[in-house]
Amino acid sequence: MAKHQTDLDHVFLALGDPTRRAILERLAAGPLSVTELARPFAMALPSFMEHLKKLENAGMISSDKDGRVRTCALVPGAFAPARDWLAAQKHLWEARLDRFDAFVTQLAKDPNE
Amino acid sequence: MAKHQTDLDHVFLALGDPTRRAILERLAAGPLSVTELARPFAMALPSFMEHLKKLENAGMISSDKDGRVRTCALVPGAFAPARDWLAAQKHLWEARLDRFDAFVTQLAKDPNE
DNA sequence: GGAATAGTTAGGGATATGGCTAAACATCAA
DNA sequence: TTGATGTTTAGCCATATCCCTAACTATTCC
Repeated sequence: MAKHQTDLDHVFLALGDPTRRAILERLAAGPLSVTELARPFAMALPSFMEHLKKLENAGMISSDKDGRVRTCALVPGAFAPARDWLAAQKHLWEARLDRFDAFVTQLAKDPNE
Repeated sequence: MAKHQTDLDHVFLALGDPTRRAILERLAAGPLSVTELARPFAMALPSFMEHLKKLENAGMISSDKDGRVRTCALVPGAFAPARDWLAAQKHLWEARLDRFDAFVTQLAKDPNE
């Protein structure tokens, strides 16, 4: 299996689970403790913690323990790698459309070629 | 495990693998047959086909068989679900920053509150 | 101190993922 | 019609994922 997972892999894989996306959505409103974060989810805490671990591993959330309470927060720029890759992809696609357009224009100008 | 995978799940999970991202990058330049698509990858064809199947399943590529050749193409708007979710997330985050800003401004105006 | 609260560790189970080889089709070309 | 070409099917293996319960540790509060 994939031995060298890049940041991008981790980020996209982290986003590929509805629980984790919901966690991120919740954290967008502000930091929360693990228990508060977990409250809406019908899931045992250890399972929930695994999701947090993956998000932290992907660099998308940070967490800090104070006393017995661990507080989680969204990392600014958490989505940048994903957005950047998608933007690059969009450019590739548009470049291709431009080439196609140029090709069609050329054809119209010079139908016998 | 997740029984009801949404489109978003499929799209993000599809993007979470470097082989599949490379396939998409390659297809951005134009449609290709399976064998041509596969050429740069050091992987047995059946393994490669699994990746194609996942991309098609996620609605990101389409394919058509003519004779013995299957040609794959990027689906226009393949990335829309991913980009939309990320954009929504960005708005949430900015709304939160705005609230924080308003709070700080209020504090500065009325320090005793 | 003793009880409640917040997380963590350990271990297990079902299914999914990402890879392989070998063999089967299907079609085109000579 | 025979052989080469382009997939496709079948079946297997190792590891990862996502979920669970039970038991443990560390704090805080009365």
